[in-house]
Amino acid sequence: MRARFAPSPTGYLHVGSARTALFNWLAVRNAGGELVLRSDDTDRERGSEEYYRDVIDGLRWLGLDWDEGIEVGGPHGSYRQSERLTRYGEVAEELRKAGSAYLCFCTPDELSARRDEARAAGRPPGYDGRCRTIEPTAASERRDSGEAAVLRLAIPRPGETVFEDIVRGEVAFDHANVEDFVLMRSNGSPTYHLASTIDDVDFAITHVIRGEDLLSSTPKHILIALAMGAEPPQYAHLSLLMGPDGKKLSKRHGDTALHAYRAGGFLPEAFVNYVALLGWNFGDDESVFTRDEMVARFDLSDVQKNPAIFDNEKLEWMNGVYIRDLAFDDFLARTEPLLEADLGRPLEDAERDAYREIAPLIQERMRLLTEAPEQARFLLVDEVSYDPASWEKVMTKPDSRRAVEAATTRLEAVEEWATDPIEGTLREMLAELQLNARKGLQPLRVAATGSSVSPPLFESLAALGREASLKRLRGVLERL
RNA sequence: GCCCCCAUCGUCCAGAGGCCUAGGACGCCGCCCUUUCAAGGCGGAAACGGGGAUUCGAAUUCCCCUGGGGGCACCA
Repeated sequence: MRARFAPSPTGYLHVGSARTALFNWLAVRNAGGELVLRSDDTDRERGSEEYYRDVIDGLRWLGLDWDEGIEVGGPHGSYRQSERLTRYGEVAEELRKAGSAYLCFCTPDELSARRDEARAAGRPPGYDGRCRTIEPTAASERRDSGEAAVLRLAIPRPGETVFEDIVRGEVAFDHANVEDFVLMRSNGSPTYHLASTIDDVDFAITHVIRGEDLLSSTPKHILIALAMGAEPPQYAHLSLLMGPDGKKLSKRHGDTALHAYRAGGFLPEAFVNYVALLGWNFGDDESVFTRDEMVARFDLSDVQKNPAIFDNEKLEWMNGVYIRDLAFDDFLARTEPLLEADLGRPLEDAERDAYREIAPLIQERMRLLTEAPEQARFLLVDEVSYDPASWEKVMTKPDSRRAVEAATTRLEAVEEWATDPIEGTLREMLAELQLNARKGLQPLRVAATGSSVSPPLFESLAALGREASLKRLRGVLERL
Protein backbone atom coordinates (compact mmCIF):
# COMPACT_ATOMS: atom_id res chain seq x y z
CA MET A 1 0.00 0.00 0.00
CA ARG A 2 1.20 3.46 -0.91
CA ALA A 3 -0.90 6.37 0.22
CA ARG A 4 -0.25 10.05 0.17
CA PHE A 5 -1.12 13.16 2.06
CA ALA A 6 -1.09 16.12 -0.27
CA PRO A 7 -1.95 19.38 1.41
CA SER A 8 -1.87 22.58 -0.48
CA PRO A 9 0.03 25.29 1.41
CA THR A 10 -2.69 27.86 1.03
CA GLY A 11 -3.53 27.95 4.71
CA TYR A 12 -2.55 26.65 8.11
CA LEU A 13 -2.94 22.94 8.70
CA HIS A 14 -6.41 22.67 10.13
CA VAL A 15 -7.99 19.94 12.16
CA GLY A 16 -9.88 18.45 9.22
CA SER A 17 -6.70 18.00 7.23
CA ALA A 18 -4.99 16.68 10.31
CA ARG A 19 -7.63 13.99 10.57
CA THR A 20 -7.19 13.08 6.91
CA ALA A 21 -3.45 12.86 7.51
CA LEU A 22 -4.02 10.68 10.57
CA PHE A 23 -6.29 8.26 8.72
CA ASN A 24 -3.78 8.00 5.90
CA TRP A 25 -1.06 7.34 8.41
CA LEU A 26 -3.09 4.74 10.28
CA ALA A 27 -4.04 2.89 7.11
CA VAL A 28 -0.47 2.81 5.90
CA ARG A 29 1.08 1.80 9.20
CA ASN A 30 -1.52 -0.90 9.64
CA ALA A 31 -0.76 -2.29 6.21
CA GLY A 32 3.00 -1.88 6.50
CA GLY A 33 3.01 0.35 3.45
CA GLU A 34 4.49 3.74 2.67
CA LEU A 35 3.16 7.21 3.20
CA VAL A 36 4.17 9.92 0.77
CA LEU A 37 3.98 13.58 1.67
CA ARG A 38 3.82 15.95 -1.21
CA SER A 39 2.94 19.57 -1.55
CA ASP A 40 0.17 20.51 -3.93
CA ASP A 41 1.45 24.01 -4.41
CA THR A 42 0.40 24.85 -7.94
CA ASP A 43 -1.47 27.86 -6.64
CA ARG A 44 1.40 30.29 -6.28
CA GLU A 45 -0.88 33.21 -5.63
CA ARG A 46 -2.24 31.86 -2.38
CA GLY A 47 0.51 29.51 -1.32
CA SER A 48 3.22 30.58 1.07
CA GLU A 49 6.30 29.23 2.76
CA GLU A 50 4.80 29.99 6.15
CA TYR A 51 1.85 27.69 5.48
CA TYR A 52 4.16 25.05 4.09
CA ARG A 53 6.14 25.07 7.34
CA ASP A 54 2.99 25.05 9.41
CA VAL A 55 1.81 21.86 7.72
CA ILE A 56 5.09 20.10 8.32
CA ASP A 57 5.37 21.28 11.90
CA GLY A 58 1.82 20.17 12.57
CA LEU A 59 2.38 16.67 11.26
CA ARG A 60 5.57 16.33 13.24
CA TRP A 61 3.86 17.55 16.38
CA LEU A 62 1.21 14.88 15.95
CA GLY A 63 3.92 12.30 15.44
CA LEU A 64 2.71 11.37 11.96
CA ASP A 65 5.85 10.45 10.08
CA TRP A 66 6.15 9.83 6.37
CA ASP A 67 8.42 7.58 4.40
CA GLU A 68 8.86 9.56 1.26
CA GLY A 69 8.27 13.07 0.04
CA ILE A 70 9.04 16.61 0.97
CA GLU A 71 11.75 17.07 3.61
CA VAL A 72 12.75 13.40 3.47
CA GLY A 73 13.15 12.87 -0.28
CA GLY A 74 12.67 9.69 -2.21
CA PRO A 75 13.08 8.07 -5.60
CA HIS A 76 10.45 10.08 -7.44
CA GLY A 77 12.24 13.39 -7.64
CA SER A 78 10.65 16.52 -6.34
CA TYR A 79 7.56 16.18 -4.23
CA ARG A 80 6.57 19.77 -4.70
CA GLN A 81 4.27 20.29 -7.62
CA SER A 82 5.72 23.68 -8.34
CA GLU A 83 8.92 21.89 -9.32
CA ARG A 84 7.26 19.38 -11.63
CA LEU A 85 5.66 21.76 -14.08
CA THR A 86 7.48 20.46 -17.14
CA ARG A 87 6.28 16.96 -16.42
CA TYR A 88 2.67 18.14 -16.34
CA GLY A 89 3.19 19.94 -19.63
CA GLU A 90 4.55 16.78 -21.21
CA VAL A 91 1.63 14.67 -20.12
CA ALA A 92 -0.80 17.33 -21.27
CA GLU A 93 0.79 17.35 -24.69
CA GLU A 94 0.66 13.57 -24.90
CA LEU A 95 -3.00 13.57 -24.03
CA ARG A 96 -3.69 16.16 -26.65
CA LYS A 97 -1.81 14.26 -29.32
CA ALA A 98 -3.59 11.08 -28.42
CA GLY A 99 -6.92 12.83 -28.81
CA SER A 100 -7.86 12.39 -25.16
CA ALA A 101 -7.77 16.13 -24.67
CA TYR A 102 -8.47 19.13 -26.85
CA LEU A 103 -7.89 22.85 -27.00
CA CYS A 104 -10.69 25.19 -26.10
CA PHE A 105 -10.83 28.85 -27.07
CA CYS A 106 -13.93 29.92 -25.21
CA THR A 107 -13.37 32.96 -23.06
CA PRO A 108 -14.14 33.01 -19.33
CA ASP A 109 -16.96 35.46 -19.96
CA GLU A 110 -18.60 33.22 -22.54
CA LEU A 111 -18.27 30.27 -20.24
CA SER A 112 -19.85 31.88 -17.25
CA ALA A 113 -22.68 33.24 -19.38
CA ARG A 114 -23.44 29.78 -20.71
CA ARG A 115 -23.11 28.32 -17.24
CA ASP A 116 -25.73 30.69 -15.87
CA GLU A 117 -27.96 29.90 -18.80
CA ALA A 118 -27.71 26.16 -18.26
CA ARG A 119 -28.33 26.49 -14.57
CA ALA A 120 -31.38 28.61 -15.17
CA ALA A 121 -32.70 26.04 -17.62
CA GLY A 122 -32.17 23.27 -15.08
CA ARG A 123 -29.44 21.57 -17.07
CA PRO A 124 -26.09 20.47 -15.63
CA PRO A 125 -23.96 23.61 -15.59
CA GLY A 126 -20.82 22.08 -17.08
CA TYR A 127 -18.98 23.12 -20.20
CA ASP A 128 -20.93 22.23 -23.32
CA GLY A 129 -17.99 20.85 -25.28
CA ARG A 130 -18.33 23.06 -28.32
CA CYS A 131 -14.57 23.34 -29.04
CA ARG A 132 -14.28 19.59 -29.04
CA THR A 133 -15.26 19.51 -32.71
CA ILE A 134 -12.51 21.87 -33.81
CA GLU A 135 -10.02 20.07 -36.02
CA PRO A 136 -6.89 19.32 -33.87
CA THR A 137 -4.45 20.68 -36.43
CA ALA A 138 -6.49 23.83 -36.89
CA ALA A 139 -6.66 24.18 -33.12
CA SER A 140 -2.88 23.87 -32.72
CA GLU A 141 -2.37 26.51 -35.35
CA ARG A 142 -4.70 28.91 -33.60
CA ARG A 143 -2.89 28.41 -30.36
CA ASP A 144 0.53 28.69 -31.95
CA SER A 145 -0.51 31.95 -33.53
CA GLY A 146 -1.13 33.31 -30.08
CA GLU A 147 -4.79 32.71 -29.39
CA ALA A 148 -5.49 31.95 -25.72
CA ALA A 149 -6.51 28.36 -25.17
CA VAL A 150 -7.03 25.92 -22.34
CA LEU A 151 -6.71 22.17 -22.65
CA ARG A 152 -9.77 20.13 -21.75
CA LEU A 153 -10.21 16.42 -21.22
CA ALA A 154 -12.51 14.79 -23.76
CA ILE A 155 -14.83 12.84 -21.52
CA PRO A 156 -16.17 9.68 -23.21
CA ARG A 157 -19.81 10.30 -24.10
CA PRO A 158 -22.08 8.68 -23.48
CA GLY A 159 -20.42 7.01 -20.56
CA GLU A 160 -20.28 6.38 -16.88
CA THR A 161 -17.59 6.06 -14.24
CA VAL A 162 -18.20 3.54 -11.51
CA PHE A 163 -15.77 2.83 -8.73
CA GLU A 164 -15.67 1.01 -5.45
CA ASP A 165 -14.96 3.46 -2.66
CA ILE A 166 -13.43 1.76 0.36
CA VAL A 167 -15.59 3.59 2.83
CA ARG A 168 -18.67 4.26 0.74
CA GLY A 169 -19.01 1.24 -1.47
CA GLU A 170 -19.98 1.55 -5.12
CA VAL A 171 -20.33 5.08 -6.41
CA ALA A 172 -21.46 5.90 -9.95
CA PHE A 173 -21.33 9.10 -11.99
CA ASP A 174 -23.03 9.52 -15.33
CA HIS A 175 -20.70 11.41 -17.64
CA ALA A 176 -23.60 13.68 -18.50
CA ASN A 177 -22.71 15.29 -15.19
CA VAL A 178 -18.97 15.34 -15.71
CA GLU A 179 -17.92 18.24 -17.88
CA ASP A 180 -14.93 18.37 -20.20
CA PHE A 181 -12.94 20.08 -17.46
CA VAL A 182 -9.75 22.08 -17.80
CA LEU A 183 -6.42 20.28 -17.61
CA MET A 184 -4.11 23.14 -18.53
CA ARG A 185 -4.83 26.81 -18.04
CA SER A 186 -4.27 29.30 -20.83
CA ASN A 187 -1.12 30.45 -19.04
CA GLY A 188 0.30 26.96 -19.37
CA SER A 189 -0.06 25.89 -15.75
CA PRO A 190 -1.78 22.64 -14.79
CA THR A 191 -4.95 22.51 -12.79
CA TYR A 192 -5.19 20.65 -9.52
CA HIS A 193 -6.97 17.72 -11.17
CA LEU A 194 -4.19 17.17 -13.68
CA ALA A 195 -1.20 17.73 -11.43
CA SER A 196 -2.58 15.71 -8.59
CA THR A 197 -3.52 12.77 -10.78
CA ILE A 198 -0.20 12.73 -12.58
CA ASP A 199 1.56 12.69 -9.24
CA ASP A 200 -0.58 9.85 -7.98
CA VAL A 201 0.30 7.87 -11.11
CA ASP A 202 4.00 8.81 -11.15
CA PHE A 203 4.46 8.13 -7.46
CA ALA A 204 2.71 4.77 -7.77
CA ILE A 205 0.04 5.68 -5.24
CA THR A 206 -2.29 2.75 -4.63
CA HIS A 207 -4.72 4.36 -2.18
CA VAL A 208 -6.08 7.86 -2.23
CA ILE A 209 -7.56 8.66 1.16
CA ARG A 210 -9.06 12.13 1.29
CA GLY A 211 -12.04 14.22 2.26
CA GLU A 212 -15.52 13.74 0.90
CA ASP A 213 -15.32 17.14 -0.73
CA LEU A 214 -13.31 15.46 -3.46
CA LEU A 215 -15.80 12.66 -4.03
CA SER A 216 -17.49 14.29 -6.99
CA SER A 217 -14.11 15.07 -8.57
CA THR A 218 -13.10 11.44 -8.47
CA PRO A 219 -14.42 10.52 -11.93
CA LYS A 220 -12.20 13.27 -13.32
CA HIS A 221 -9.17 11.78 -11.66
CA ILE A 222 -10.02 8.27 -12.77
CA LEU A 223 -10.53 9.44 -16.33
CA ILE A 224 -7.19 11.23 -16.40
CA ALA A 225 -5.40 8.17 -15.07
CA LEU A 226 -7.11 6.02 -17.64
CA ALA A 227 -6.19 8.45 -20.42
CA MET A 228 -2.58 8.18 -19.24
CA GLY A 229 -2.84 4.44 -19.63
CA ALA A 230 -2.51 3.89 -15.90
CA GLU A 231 -4.60 1.92 -13.50
CA PRO A 232 -6.46 4.28 -11.15
CA PRO A 233 -5.75 3.92 -7.45
CA GLN A 234 -8.33 2.83 -4.93
CA TYR A 235 -10.24 5.62 -3.27
CA ALA A 236 -11.47 6.15 0.26
CA HIS A 237 -13.49 9.27 0.92
CA LEU A 238 -13.69 10.37 4.51
CA SER A 239 -16.68 12.30 5.73
CA LEU A 240 -16.03 15.88 6.70
CA LEU A 241 -15.71 17.36 10.16
CA MET A 242 -18.46 19.70 11.27
CA GLY A 243 -18.66 22.48 13.79
CA PRO A 244 -21.10 22.42 16.73
CA ASP A 245 -23.77 23.91 14.48
CA GLY A 246 -23.53 21.04 12.01
CA LYS A 247 -21.88 23.13 9.35
CA LYS A 248 -18.53 22.37 7.80
CA LEU A 249 -15.82 23.13 10.30
CA SER A 250 -14.39 26.55 9.53
CA LYS A 251 -13.05 29.73 11.04
CA ARG A 252 -16.57 30.58 12.07
CA HIS A 253 -16.24 27.98 14.77
CA GLY A 254 -13.18 29.56 16.28
CA ASP A 255 -9.62 28.79 15.46
CA THR A 256 -9.45 25.54 13.56
CA ALA A 257 -5.73 25.72 12.90
CA LEU A 258 -3.99 22.76 14.45
CA HIS A 259 -1.33 24.98 15.98
CA ALA A 260 -4.05 26.66 18.02
CA TYR A 261 -4.58 23.36 19.82
CA ARG A 262 -0.91 23.02 20.44
CA ALA A 263 -0.78 26.50 21.89
CA GLY A 264 -3.98 25.86 23.78
CA GLY A 265 -2.39 23.20 25.95
CA PHE A 266 -3.41 20.00 24.22
CA LEU A 267 -1.16 16.98 24.08
CA PRO A 268 -0.62 15.55 20.62
CA GLU A 269 -1.32 12.05 21.93
CA ALA A 270 -4.70 13.13 23.22
CA PHE A 271 -5.51 14.99 20.06
CA VAL A 272 -4.67 11.98 17.93
CA ASN A 273 -6.68 9.66 20.14
CA TYR A 274 -9.69 11.94 20.06
CA VAL A 275 -9.61 12.59 16.35
CA ALA A 276 -9.25 8.90 15.60
CA LEU A 277 -12.62 8.49 17.27
CA LEU A 278 -14.25 10.83 14.80
CA GLY A 279 -15.49 8.35 12.24
CA TRP A 280 -13.84 5.30 13.63
CA ASN A 281 -14.00 3.23 16.78
CA PHE A 282 -11.61 1.03 18.59
CA GLY A 283 -14.11 -1.65 19.51
CA ASP A 284 -14.51 -3.08 23.00
CA ASP A 285 -16.30 0.11 24.06
CA GLU A 286 -12.88 1.62 24.72
CA SER A 287 -12.17 5.21 23.87
CA VAL A 288 -8.68 5.66 25.26
CA PHE A 289 -5.96 3.62 23.64
CA THR A 290 -2.36 3.83 22.56
CA ARG A 291 -1.06 4.64 19.16
CA ASP A 292 0.18 1.11 18.65
CA GLU A 293 -3.19 -0.34 19.53
CA MET A 294 -4.79 2.07 17.13
CA VAL A 295 -2.49 1.08 14.30
CA ALA A 296 -3.05 -2.60 14.96
CA ARG A 297 -6.81 -2.32 14.74
CA PHE A 298 -7.32 0.36 12.16
CA ASP A 299 -9.20 -0.59 9.03
CA LEU A 300 -10.46 1.86 6.45
CA SER A 301 -13.51 -0.24 5.77
CA ASP A 302 -14.63 0.35 9.35
CA VAL A 303 -14.72 4.08 8.88
CA GLN A 304 -18.03 5.79 9.43
CA LYS A 305 -19.75 7.33 6.43
CA ASN A 306 -21.56 10.18 8.09
CA PRO A 307 -19.99 13.47 9.05
CA ALA A 308 -18.82 14.00 12.62
CA ILE A 309 -19.09 17.06 14.78
CA PHE A 310 -15.88 18.12 16.43
CA ASP A 311 -16.57 18.25 20.17
CA ASN A 312 -14.10 20.34 22.11
CA GLU A 313 -15.54 19.21 25.45
CA LYS A 314 -14.68 15.61 24.83
CA LEU A 315 -11.26 16.53 23.50
CA GLU A 316 -10.59 18.42 26.72
CA TRP A 317 -11.74 15.53 28.82
CA MET A 318 -9.44 13.24 26.92
CA ASN A 319 -6.59 15.68 27.26
CA GLY A 320 -7.10 15.54 31.01
CA VAL A 321 -6.90 11.76 30.91
CA TYR A 322 -3.61 11.96 29.06
CA ILE A 323 -2.19 14.64 31.32
CA ARG A 324 -2.91 12.57 34.41
CA ASP A 325 -1.22 9.67 32.66
CA LEU A 326 1.99 11.56 32.04
CA ALA A 327 5.10 10.40 33.92
CA PHE A 328 5.99 13.07 36.46
CA ASP A 329 9.21 14.13 34.76
CA ASP A 330 7.40 14.40 31.50
CA PHE A 331 4.74 16.51 33.12
CA LEU A 332 7.37 18.86 34.50
CA ALA A 333 9.13 19.06 31.17
CA ARG A 334 5.92 20.08 29.49
CA THR A 335 4.70 22.56 32.06
CA GLU A 336 7.79 24.33 33.40
CA PRO A 337 8.38 26.16 30.13
CA LEU A 338 4.81 27.40 30.35
CA LEU A 339 5.43 28.76 33.83
CA GLU A 340 8.51 30.55 32.62
CA ALA A 341 6.64 32.01 29.69
CA ASP A 342 3.96 33.17 32.08
CA LEU A 343 6.52 34.78 34.38
CA GLY A 344 8.54 36.16 31.57
CA ARG A 345 11.75 34.86 33.12
CA PRO A 346 13.44 31.57 33.99
CA LEU A 347 12.42 29.83 37.20
CA GLU A 348 14.77 30.17 40.15
CA ASP A 349 15.87 27.00 41.86
CA ALA A 350 13.72 27.62 44.91
CA GLU A 351 10.71 28.25 42.73
CA ARG A 352 11.34 25.14 40.76
CA ASP A 353 11.50 23.15 43.99
CA ALA A 354 8.29 24.69 45.25
CA TYR A 355 6.56 23.94 41.98
CA ARG A 356 7.73 20.35 41.98
CA GLU A 357 6.31 19.95 45.45
CA ILE A 358 2.78 20.63 44.38
CA ALA A 359 3.02 19.70 40.72
CA PRO A 360 1.57 16.23 41.32
CA LEU A 361 -1.51 17.85 42.78
CA ILE A 362 -1.79 20.21 39.86
CA GLN A 363 -1.34 17.42 37.38
CA GLU A 364 -4.39 15.69 38.79
CA ARG A 365 -6.69 18.58 38.22
CA MET A 366 -5.80 19.87 34.80
CA ARG A 367 -7.42 19.43 31.45
CA LEU A 368 -5.12 21.74 29.56
CA LEU A 369 -1.40 22.26 30.03
CA THR A 370 -2.02 25.97 29.92
CA GLU A 371 -3.77 25.72 33.28
CA ALA A 372 -0.46 25.00 35.01
CA PRO A 373 0.59 28.64 35.25
CA GLU A 374 -2.79 29.62 36.63
CA GLN A 375 -2.62 26.98 39.32
CA ALA A 376 0.99 27.54 40.27
CA ARG A 377 1.17 31.28 39.92
CA PHE A 378 0.63 31.91 43.62
CA LEU A 379 3.94 30.19 44.31
CA LEU A 380 5.91 32.33 41.94
CA VAL A 381 4.83 35.89 42.56
CA ASP A 382 5.50 38.15 45.50
CA GLU A 383 2.03 39.55 45.78
CA VAL A 384 -1.03 37.53 44.92
CA SER A 385 -3.88 39.33 43.30
CA TYR A 386 -7.16 38.34 44.85
CA ASP A 387 -9.82 37.04 42.57
CA PRO A 388 -12.75 39.38 43.26
CA ALA A 389 -15.38 36.67 43.11
CA SER A 390 -13.43 34.47 45.49
CA TRP A 391 -12.88 37.32 47.90
CA GLU A 392 -16.52 38.23 47.86
CA LYS A 393 -17.62 34.67 48.36
CA VAL A 394 -15.25 33.78 51.17
CA MET A 395 -13.73 36.76 52.91
CA THR A 396 -16.93 38.60 53.60
CA LYS A 397 -18.19 35.74 55.76
CA PRO A 398 -18.39 36.50 59.51
CA ASP A 399 -15.91 33.85 60.61
CA SER A 400 -13.21 34.63 58.11
CA ARG A 401 -11.29 37.12 60.16
CA ARG A 402 -11.23 34.92 63.27
CA ALA A 403 -10.02 31.99 61.19
CA VAL A 404 -7.20 33.90 59.58
CA GLU A 405 -6.15 35.44 62.87
CA ALA A 406 -6.10 32.17 64.70
CA ALA A 407 -4.34 30.41 61.87
CA THR A 408 -1.67 33.08 61.70
CA THR A 409 -0.87 32.89 65.37
CA ARG A 410 -0.73 29.13 65.40
CA LEU A 411 1.24 28.76 62.20
CA GLU A 412 3.85 31.15 63.50
CA ALA A 413 4.57 28.56 66.15
CA VAL A 414 4.81 25.55 63.86
CA GLU A 415 8.24 24.05 64.21
CA GLU A 416 8.60 22.09 61.04
CA TRP A 417 7.02 23.78 58.04
CA ALA A 418 5.61 20.78 56.22
CA THR A 419 2.24 19.46 55.17
CA ASP A 420 1.50 17.25 58.18
CA PRO A 421 2.38 19.70 60.95
CA ILE A 422 0.51 22.44 59.13
CA GLU A 423 -2.52 20.25 58.80
CA GLY A 424 -2.34 19.22 62.45
CA THR A 425 -2.08 22.80 63.57
CA LEU A 426 -4.93 24.01 61.44
CA ARG A 427 -7.19 21.16 62.48
CA GLU A 428 -6.61 22.08 66.09
CA MET A 429 -7.50 25.61 65.18
CA LEU A 430 -10.75 24.44 63.62
CA ALA A 431 -11.65 22.44 66.69
CA GLU A 432 -10.94 25.29 69.00
CA LEU A 433 -12.90 27.86 67.05
CA GLN A 434 -15.64 25.32 66.40
CA LEU A 435 -15.45 25.96 62.69
CA ASN A 436 -15.96 23.41 59.99
CA ALA A 437 -13.37 23.03 57.28
CA ARG A 438 -15.28 25.04 54.75
CA LYS A 439 -15.62 28.05 56.98
CA GLY A 440 -12.23 27.87 58.58
CA LEU A 441 -9.98 26.82 55.71
CA GLN A 442 -11.39 28.60 52.70
CA PRO A 443 -10.31 32.02 53.96
CA LEU A 444 -6.78 30.70 54.33
CA ARG A 445 -6.88 29.41 50.82
CA VAL A 446 -7.94 32.72 49.41
CA ALA A 447 -5.33 34.48 51.50
CA ALA A 448 -2.53 32.23 50.35
CA THR A 449 -3.44 31.66 46.74
CA GLY A 450 -5.72 34.54 45.86
CA SER A 451 -8.49 32.22 44.80
CA SER A 452 -11.06 29.86 46.24
CA VAL A 453 -9.94 27.34 43.66
CA SER A 454 -6.44 26.03 44.17
CA PRO A 455 -4.41 22.93 44.86
CA PRO A 456 -5.03 21.39 48.31
CA LEU A 457 -4.41 23.90 51.07
CA PHE A 458 -1.91 22.23 53.38
CA GLU A 459 0.35 21.26 50.54
CA SER A 460 0.03 24.69 49.04
CA LEU A 461 1.11 26.36 52.27
CA ALA A 462 3.97 23.93 52.64
CA ALA A 463 5.19 24.66 49.15
CA LEU A 464 4.74 28.38 49.56
CA GLY A 465 7.03 28.40 52.58
CA ARG A 466 6.68 29.80 56.07
CA GLU A 467 7.62 33.39 55.42
CA ALA A 468 5.52 33.90 52.35
CA SER A 469 2.54 32.11 53.86
CA LEU A 470 2.56 34.16 57.02
CA LYS A 471 3.11 37.33 55.10
CA ARG A 472 0.01 36.68 53.04
CA LEU A 473 -2.10 35.84 56.06
CA ARG A 474 -1.04 39.03 57.78
CA GLY A 475 -1.62 40.97 54.62
CA VAL A 476 -5.18 39.74 54.50
CA LEU A 477 -5.73 40.68 58.10
CA GLU A 478 -4.97 44.25 57.20
CA ARG A 479 -7.57 44.21 54.50
CA LEU A 480 -10.31 42.65 56.55
C1' G B 1 -31.11 24.48 -10.34
C1' C B 2 -28.15 19.82 -11.39
C1' C B 3 -25.09 15.68 -9.43
C1' C B 4 -23.14 12.81 -5.36
C1' C B 5 -22.95 11.22 -0.20
C1' C B 6 -25.25 10.49 4.52
C1' A B 7 -29.25 9.52 8.48
C1' U B 8 -29.12 5.38 16.35
C1' C B 9 -29.19 9.55 22.92
C1' G B 10 -27.33 17.02 22.78
C1' U B 11 -22.25 14.98 20.72
C1' C B 12 -18.85 10.74 19.12
C1' C B 13 -19.31 5.63 18.45
C1' A B 14 -21.58 -0.12 19.31
C1' G B 15 -25.37 -2.50 16.80
C1' A B 16 -24.27 -6.07 10.07
C1' G B 17 -32.98 -9.80 11.00
C1' G B 18 -34.44 -12.49 16.58
C1' C B 19 -28.94 -11.94 21.91
C1' C B 20 -32.25 -4.68 21.94
C1' U B 21 -36.92 -3.73 27.88
C1' A B 22 -30.97 -0.49 21.95
C1' G B 23 -24.77 -0.78 24.70
C1' G B 24 -20.29 2.49 25.76
C1' A B 25 -17.88 7.38 26.04
C1' C B 26 -18.19 12.97 26.49
C1' G B 27 -21.56 16.37 28.38
C1' C B 28 -25.78 16.95 31.79
C1' C B 29 -28.51 15.81 36.66
C1' G B 30 -28.43 13.47 41.59
C1' C B 31 -25.78 10.92 45.66
C1' C B 32 -21.03 9.37 47.96
C1' C B 33 -15.92 10.80 49.02
C1' U B 34 -13.94 15.68 50.39
C1' U B 35 -10.36 21.77 53.02
C1' U B 36 -11.81 24.42 47.51
C1' C B 37 -11.36 22.55 42.60
C1' A B 38 -10.49 18.24 40.21
C1' A B 39 -10.09 12.98 40.16
C1' G B 40 -12.76 8.59 41.68
C1' G B 41 -17.31 5.57 43.01
C1' C B 42 -22.64 4.80 42.53
C1' G B 43 -27.23 6.04 40.20
C1' G B 44 -30.32 8.82 36.58
C1' A B 45 -32.52 11.51 32.33
C1' A B 46 -31.47 11.05 27.13
C1' A B 47 -31.86 8.15 20.51
C1' C B 48 -33.34 4.06 16.21
C1' G B 49 -36.47 11.26 11.37
C1' G B 50 -41.47 9.82 8.75
C1' G B 51 -44.22 6.47 5.57
C1' G B 52 -44.63 2.12 2.88
C1' A B 53 -42.65 -2.92 1.46
C1' U B 54 -40.14 -7.83 2.52
C1' U B 55 -40.36 -11.27 6.76
C1' C B 56 -43.12 -15.41 11.67
C1' G B 57 -39.92 -11.27 13.32
C1' A B 58 -36.79 -5.36 11.68
C1' A B 59 -32.39 -0.06 14.42
C1' U B 60 -30.58 -3.75 11.11
C1' U B 61 -33.01 -5.39 3.82
C1' C B 62 -35.68 -2.49 -0.28
C1' C B 63 -38.50 1.97 -2.02
C1' C B 64 -40.41 6.94 -1.32
C1' C B 65 -40.42 11.40 1.55
C1' U B 66 -38.04 14.57 4.80
C1' G B 67 -33.66 16.32 6.83
C1' G B 68 -28.33 17.16 6.83
C1' G B 69 -23.68 17.41 4.20
C1' G B 70 -20.55 17.92 -0.13
C1' G B 71 -19.67 19.28 -5.19
C1' C B 72 -20.85 21.96 -9.75
C1' A B 73 -14.07 27.57 -11.55
C1' C B 74 -8.62 28.74 -16.34
C1' C B 75 -9.15 27.28 -6.46
C1' A B 76 -7.17 23.27 -4.27
